[in-house]
Amino acid sequence: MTATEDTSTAHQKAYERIHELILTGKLAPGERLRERNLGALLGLSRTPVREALRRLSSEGTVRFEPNRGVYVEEIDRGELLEIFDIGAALESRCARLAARKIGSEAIGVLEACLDEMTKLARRPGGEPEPDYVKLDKRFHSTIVAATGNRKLQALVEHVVSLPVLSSAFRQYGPADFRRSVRQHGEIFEAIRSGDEAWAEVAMRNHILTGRNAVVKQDRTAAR
Amino acid sequence: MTATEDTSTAHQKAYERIHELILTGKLAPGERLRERNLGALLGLSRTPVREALRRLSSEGTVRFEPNRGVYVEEIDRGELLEIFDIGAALESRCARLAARKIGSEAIGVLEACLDEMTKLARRPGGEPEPDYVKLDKRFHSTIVAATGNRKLQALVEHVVSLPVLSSAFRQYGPADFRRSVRQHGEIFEAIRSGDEAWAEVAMRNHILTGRNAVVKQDRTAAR
DNA sequence: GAAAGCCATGTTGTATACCATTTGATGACG
DNA sequence: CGTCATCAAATGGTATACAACATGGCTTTC
Repeated sequence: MTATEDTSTAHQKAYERIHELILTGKLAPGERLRERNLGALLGLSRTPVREALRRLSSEGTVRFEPNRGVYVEEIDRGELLEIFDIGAALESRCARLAARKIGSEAIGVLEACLDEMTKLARRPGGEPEPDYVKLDKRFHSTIVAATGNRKLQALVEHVVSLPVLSSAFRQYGPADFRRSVRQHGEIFEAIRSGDEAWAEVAMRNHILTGRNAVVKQDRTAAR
Repeated sequence: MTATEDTSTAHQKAYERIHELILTGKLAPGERLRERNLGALLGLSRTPVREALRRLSSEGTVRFEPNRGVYVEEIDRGELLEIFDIGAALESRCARLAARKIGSEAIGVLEACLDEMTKLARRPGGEPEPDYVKLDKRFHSTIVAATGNRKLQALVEHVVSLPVLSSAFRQYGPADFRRSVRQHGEIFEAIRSGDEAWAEVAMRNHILTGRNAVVKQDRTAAR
């Protein structure tokens, strides 16, 4: 994950928890976040909570209204699709660079992710979603980190961050998860074999598949 | 600029000042930033300083080492060029969207920027750099804001942020500034006339010109 | 009875105080 | 003479305290 990621500090914990609450929809778009409440909820003071909120704000997940509180940003469909396009552009670029520069340790991590994903997708019981989101994030983060470009890394973390992922995954069925695993496998193969062009298009293909899930969801909702 | 931008608050002031100190090289890459020092320097307490640093950290300008302080991120040449490529991808996309969606107020702002830039570039005395950086930033921010996509906006602010710009501008000569102004003029025309394709390539052209300045700088330094 | 102003309450913004960790210096011991 | 342990000073991390601002309800006045 990111270099700034260390679970030992309070603001880090705050960041992760709040992020997760927003991601899972427990904190709904538009909802006001009270610093004291969050602090009490997490067993922390306002200070680390505020720092976490500032970071989330900088990532566009949350919005500070001066003297009037912090609100969860609401994302409209158009923006969401736009974000997927940007993500496709950035991550495919990352995949290309990763194919060139990745080291053996990172390859190991990717392989481990793949294994777990495969197990999850094979498991008959319905909803692997929460765990799958985590694995997916680790897989992609590893690739991005392998580029060795901190700025690029920071960027992708920001795009991919929030409800974006869950929006896509939310109505994945078992078949969709299996397809997702297969695509991750392709990306892995491409990167491991150092085939830059393949890695790039495999990643783009993967992300635009996710985008399509959102589009379909849109149509379904419109009925 | 961003919606979070209001000069009245302390952390905002801290953010702008520190950002500027880094941009102008008064705080050098790799240098350690002591929160108490900065607070004293700006006449503020550590709290808003820390919030500003968190934001800068999230933007990749600065790096928190747990319990060991905050350091100005150093950027190597390769990363810098990579950043320009990303910037070209994102901003050209912005320009395309802006050509589709921009309103008359934003057009007015762009026009005003252009006027001032023209004046600056025409002025005989050598170094318009600091002012030009500000105008440049306003011009680009306005375009990005015109897309109406907050996430995209947050992203671009992050890429373009700091030394990136000044690295390019630092050794601009008068002719380079005039060319830059002309390119801004082209972008403006393209957006105002709603020509999406033109806006996109005009922007890409503009940014890759900046990238080239860095490349040349690199060669010069290598001699 | 309605509108406008004022006060009580809660919440954000900032400052300060306290605790934990790092770090460099000093000195004891091998 | 060098190395390691210990301790003190400095600094980051967190909690708390205080000030500024916003908001909703109540009273007062027309």
